[in-house]
Amino acid sequence: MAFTTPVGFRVLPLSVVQLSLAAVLKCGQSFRWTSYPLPSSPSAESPTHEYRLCLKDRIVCLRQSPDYLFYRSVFPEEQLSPAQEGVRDEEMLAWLKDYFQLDVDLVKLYDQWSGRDQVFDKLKSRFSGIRILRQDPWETLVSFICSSNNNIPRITKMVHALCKQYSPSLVALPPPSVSENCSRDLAMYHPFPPPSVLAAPDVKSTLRTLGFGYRADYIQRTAKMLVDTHGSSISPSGTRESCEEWLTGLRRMSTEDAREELLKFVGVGRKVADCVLLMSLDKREVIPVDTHVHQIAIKHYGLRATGGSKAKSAMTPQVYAQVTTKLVEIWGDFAGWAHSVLFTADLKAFSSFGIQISTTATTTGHVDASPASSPSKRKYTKTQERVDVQKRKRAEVKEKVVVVAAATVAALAVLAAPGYDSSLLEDDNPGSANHDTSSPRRKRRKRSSD
DNA sequence: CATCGACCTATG
DNA sequence: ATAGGTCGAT
Repeated sequence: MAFTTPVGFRVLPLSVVQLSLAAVLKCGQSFRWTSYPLPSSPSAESPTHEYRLCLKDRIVCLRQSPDYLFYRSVFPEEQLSPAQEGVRDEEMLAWLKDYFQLDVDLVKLYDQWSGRDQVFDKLKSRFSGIRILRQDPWETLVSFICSSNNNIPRITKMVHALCKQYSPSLVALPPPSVSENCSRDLAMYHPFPPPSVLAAPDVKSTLRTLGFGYRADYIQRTAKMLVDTHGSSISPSGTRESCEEWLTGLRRMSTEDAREELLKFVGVGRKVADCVLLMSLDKREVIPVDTHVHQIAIKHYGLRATGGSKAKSAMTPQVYAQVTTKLVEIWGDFAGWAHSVLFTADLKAFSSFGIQISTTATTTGHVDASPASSPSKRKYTKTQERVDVQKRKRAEVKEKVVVVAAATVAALAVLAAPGYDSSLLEDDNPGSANHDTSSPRRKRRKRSSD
């Protein structure tokens, strides 16, 4: 059989090179998807995970195989006629097409970027299927206010805590692995709260309690500004507040005008504004420049490094402009999309992503995929593996690597193969590119008490 | 207008 | 010390 559709799911033909859920839903665009591992199947083609997202009125459930996307939606308790079910299926399909921007031919874009950029060309096979989501602007705005001086795991935790705190649970579902009847451990799903809810004065202190730090104030104040300026009434037809509609309306504005509006909010600087523009407001050429992207531009695209090479040079508006100008020049009008591929490739959590894993690990985790691997079957002993790991001297993701131990073995083989440019994914390697002899100039820090 | 320190918190 | 920064004061 070609494939099996999971019970209760609809199927959409879609290649994983057009969309990779495993990459896109975890690379720091959206922070609200939950993922569940599925029981391993005899077929290598079957989905390994289910992903779920809580919308305002339903839960979206997704699974993916190399050639198909499986989807279903779950609504709060209500029985529907088959006709209504059909309508909802159409709705769901429309939502998928919109959210994942499936009208955009990602393979064609990859080819274009490859032609213009050798660095990209080397990454494209490993990091395929990475595209920009078209997310809800309000949720995106709040999420990226949370992102300042922060990391993906913590941002994820914060956003989930916020939803749990300020939205009633829409529906409870059993995890996909257990049977539907077993109602022992149900997972609760909370929508993202509307602006009016987060505009309440006490939100400040509550979010601080939840570990938001100084971002708590930004969020409450931004919500209040939005509501005060553009209203919180619900239009008769929609389920969204008027200020949410206004925010979405920025899609029809020019990039510069929309950015100017976003920068009025507290906690929203250039970088956060650009994230919102790219990920929710259709501004595909926009590149959010953070310290990481800055480093990528210096290391791979010949941008002049200002200040010490290791010391994080200040992200001045000037530097920001240099980086975006350079990268847009290379990648063109979908530069923001290309940026997300490079950015994802540089994430430590993706250090073993896109490597062929030997699914038949029962015998001798032999590695097939690499044509460059030595003809004699090379075995990786524990010692050998440790040596290689030390050689790479790179921060490894702890849990992920354990889960895919077999993949790690394969990854090491690939890394050892000629033709793999290890510098592509290098982060700060003190020994490699940083022999800047200018004064290291340690900045004198005001020491806060302890 | 460019620069700089403070700001919450969790992890290497 | 840094993580996908921003704000307010020199």
